[in-house]
Amino acid sequence: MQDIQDQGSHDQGNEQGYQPQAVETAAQRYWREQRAYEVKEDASRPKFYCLSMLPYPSGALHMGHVRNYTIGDVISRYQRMNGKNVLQPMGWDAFGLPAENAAIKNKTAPAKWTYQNIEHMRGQLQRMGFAYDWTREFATCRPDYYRWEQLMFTRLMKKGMAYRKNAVVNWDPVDQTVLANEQVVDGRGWRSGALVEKREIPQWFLKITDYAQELLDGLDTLPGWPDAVKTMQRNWIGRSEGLEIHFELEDAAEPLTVFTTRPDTLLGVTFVSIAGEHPLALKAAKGNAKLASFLEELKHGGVSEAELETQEKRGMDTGLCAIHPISGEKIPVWVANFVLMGYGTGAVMAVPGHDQRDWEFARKYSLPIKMVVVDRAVLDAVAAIQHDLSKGVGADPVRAALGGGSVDAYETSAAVQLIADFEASVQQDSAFTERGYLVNSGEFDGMDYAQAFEAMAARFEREGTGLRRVNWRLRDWGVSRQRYWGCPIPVIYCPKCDAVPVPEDQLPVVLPEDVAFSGMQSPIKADPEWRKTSCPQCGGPAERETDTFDTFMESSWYYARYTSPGASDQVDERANYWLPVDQYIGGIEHAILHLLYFRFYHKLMRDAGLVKADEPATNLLCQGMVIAETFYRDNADGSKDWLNPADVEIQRDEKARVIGAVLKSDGQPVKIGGTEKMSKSKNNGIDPQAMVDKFGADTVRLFSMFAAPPEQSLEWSEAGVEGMARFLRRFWREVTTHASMPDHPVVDPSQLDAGQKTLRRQLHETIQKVTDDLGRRHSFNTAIAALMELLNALNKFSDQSEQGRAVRHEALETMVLLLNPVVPHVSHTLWQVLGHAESVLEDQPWPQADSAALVRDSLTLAVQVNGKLRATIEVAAHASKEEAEALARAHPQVVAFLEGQTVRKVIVVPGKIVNIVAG
RNA sequence: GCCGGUGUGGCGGAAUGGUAGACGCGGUGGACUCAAAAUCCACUGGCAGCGAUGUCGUGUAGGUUCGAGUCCUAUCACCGGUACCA
Repeated sequence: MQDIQDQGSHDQGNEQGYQPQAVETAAQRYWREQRAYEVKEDASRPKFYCLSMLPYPSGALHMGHVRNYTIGDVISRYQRMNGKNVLQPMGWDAFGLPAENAAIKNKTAPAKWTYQNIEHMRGQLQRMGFAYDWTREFATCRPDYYRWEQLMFTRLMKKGMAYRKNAVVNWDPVDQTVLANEQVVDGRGWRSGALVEKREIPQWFLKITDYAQELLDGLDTLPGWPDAVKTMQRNWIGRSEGLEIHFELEDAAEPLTVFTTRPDTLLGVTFVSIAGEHPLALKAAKGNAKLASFLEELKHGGVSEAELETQEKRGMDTGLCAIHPISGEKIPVWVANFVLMGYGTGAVMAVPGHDQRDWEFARKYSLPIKMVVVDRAVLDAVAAIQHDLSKGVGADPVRAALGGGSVDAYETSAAVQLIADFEASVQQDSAFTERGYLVNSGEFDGMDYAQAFEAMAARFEREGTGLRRVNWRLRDWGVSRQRYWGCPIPVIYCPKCDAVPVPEDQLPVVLPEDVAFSGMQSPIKADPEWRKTSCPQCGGPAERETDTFDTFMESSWYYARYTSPGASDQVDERANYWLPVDQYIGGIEHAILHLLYFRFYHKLMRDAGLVKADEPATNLLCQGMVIAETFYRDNADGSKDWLNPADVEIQRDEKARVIGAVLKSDGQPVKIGGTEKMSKSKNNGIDPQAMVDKFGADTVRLFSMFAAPPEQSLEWSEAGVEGMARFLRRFWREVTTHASMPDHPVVDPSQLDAGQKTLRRQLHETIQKVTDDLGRRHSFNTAIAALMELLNALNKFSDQSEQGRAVRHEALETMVLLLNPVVPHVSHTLWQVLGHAESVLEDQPWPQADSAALVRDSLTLAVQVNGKLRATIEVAAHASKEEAEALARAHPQVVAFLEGQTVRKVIVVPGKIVNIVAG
């Protein structure tokens, strides 16, 4: 207590408190002058490429960026302190829809708006103190970036990997424009309010399906990727093995082809469903006004899968008849709104007995439901009946059994009931969708799934009416967008030569940036002159493609360009030094699309001979969202007025429970709307800039890393941020106070007393934990908690003897290094306070735990009786199981609980627990 | 709809099958101060009890295990993705 007061008065006398702004400005200036984070290839050191997903320059940094980039920076600085040659770059994903929206709103050109945002956000990133090599920065909207993407596309065209076909888009009939799925709200255009229609237009595709198998198999080579991401990608790629089966049509030469993964249910087919855009549907509609108007209705609404899959299932009979390939029965062909032309063949065989969606459709339209698959118990019942029946019984064993006079009544009544119940369930309750055993299927009766699959496949292949096929859920990547603010697709259309890639010496095809943009139509589409050109092949008059690339194109290869600034191809040999990325960090929302295109594009570059690795990134960390409380007041018209959390004060009852909130400015109550993702619409965004101005970058970084594990959502709390500021001030005071004490000798482990030994053990345990948490587990929050515990221990450690000061010095110096990845500005400054010359701290080696300091004399064991904790005992560190058990059974608390009971078993887990099972 | 994830005190979270609630926030009481801020000290899951302690407790319902927040089955709620938001 005395010491603490002494320290307090000492601190006041010195008045050298923690001043974040000054500390951060000075450290950042030093790093800039030293060019501390600029890197070169160096074959003598292990490399570490740490990459955070590049930001879209939306205007200002948001908390999601701060979190993402702090994680990357912590890992980068940690790896460099562990001797790696670390590359950490940053750039701008600068093409995209928001620039067009902002252009309409603010009447500025998308380019100008984008460049202004980049300027502003670069300053904000620099203010956070991230250790980026800024010499490698680029914006993807610059021709010197996208020309390489155009070059790759022309290479892919020549290889046949890029091709053109019709594809469906959302069409706004009022604005006469294509809408993104995001711009379709409840089936209507977000600006016009018009009912959206589906429309087919020609578009460019990349054959990602050619790589489906490799993209699937590659997942098994990525132990450093989260299982959730790999599972989602696996399901997205969706490999399925099945049969393609031809159904002859009554009035057509060409058969109708369907794909099924359940050929075992084939005899249960009672109709065939086709998509509204299927050629057969269109043909049938010609003489059928009712069907034609139904097909017209199906065109309403958007094209997103979520919308299509949740809409009411509807259909109509086309009047066409298909012939069942085995039974020869006539079955109707229906148009159904849940069958999509883009998947498989645009036609599916319907098995209402064994597919729930078909079942619901059949019930709705009174189509027959057949049971052809049953579980084991039912199969056995069927077999028993068949065994009991005399020869000559009809094909339907159930009906035969019910009518069969020669059946043993006792033996079969239960079996008959079982079969009847099962059939009734399939008819009345729901489809039986599990794999089982075939019945009512003639020659296939009694087979299981695998046997039936094989038998069917063999039969169709023999007859030439079907074949085994692997089908993929994955579809080719449509890269065309009918928008202005994107990379022009480098294609020229010639009336004679068709689509011709722009020759390499004519690249880049530059997007004009100084344009008037109204929002309705792309300026390069509106301009009749821009597209005019000549054919590279025949020299005749020709026109340029006016569509631009999907912005996922830019973000699919940027990581490679960082390795090769100024290269005279897409990348050069430097890429093979740095790639693959050792740690990739970004939001979980990118688990499928971006991360799949990223892997795909890498393989395209590999196959073009540009890079050697098979996968672009070996480790992936997906961070959660940043969320915050929302507050609002109801307006008279029923709408809500959203209030920013920074302007609101929380009210609590005497038990600290939240009971309400008031607006700071008027003291009047506001409503609490729940915790949600920070967004403009809910006005619950916390401006990182304001936080940095108020608390400093280190405090903001510390809070982002401490408040939640990186994969989970992080709730912003200003009180929590204040807690982090408090920790840094306490640490600062601990270090400056110690530094003002007299000199001390080095630690002599043989001279330490019990208290000094304990503190030193805590220090080395902390080194172990922080190293494991940062390096292996990426559990930043617990690493910081461990350092807080160490500071609490140091705070209580009032020993001012020579060895006491020596141990404290070791602890503080180590803490400065352990904290450096998270709060590099504070560490930079305190390192000097502890007597070192100013330096780049990442060049200091990472602290190593001293195993001798970790040795304990005794341990605390938990003692349970029947699995419930009843006592704790102190045992020698190397006590045997018997000694631990004896000690546990002697404990008075345990004796009391065991009274009158027999001990049946004792489980001793050394160092952990003794569990006495009694009864 | 489908795929993936999450659910623990008043709040954020910890617990890598072995003492549930580390660490931080908030709260209560106290010290310092003319006062406030800052700082420091003590306590802080619910219930019962002066206390020792007991008892309940990790979304819900079951199960596996000597032992389950953790593994399994079912179920509910919320979040992310769903191919043109990035």
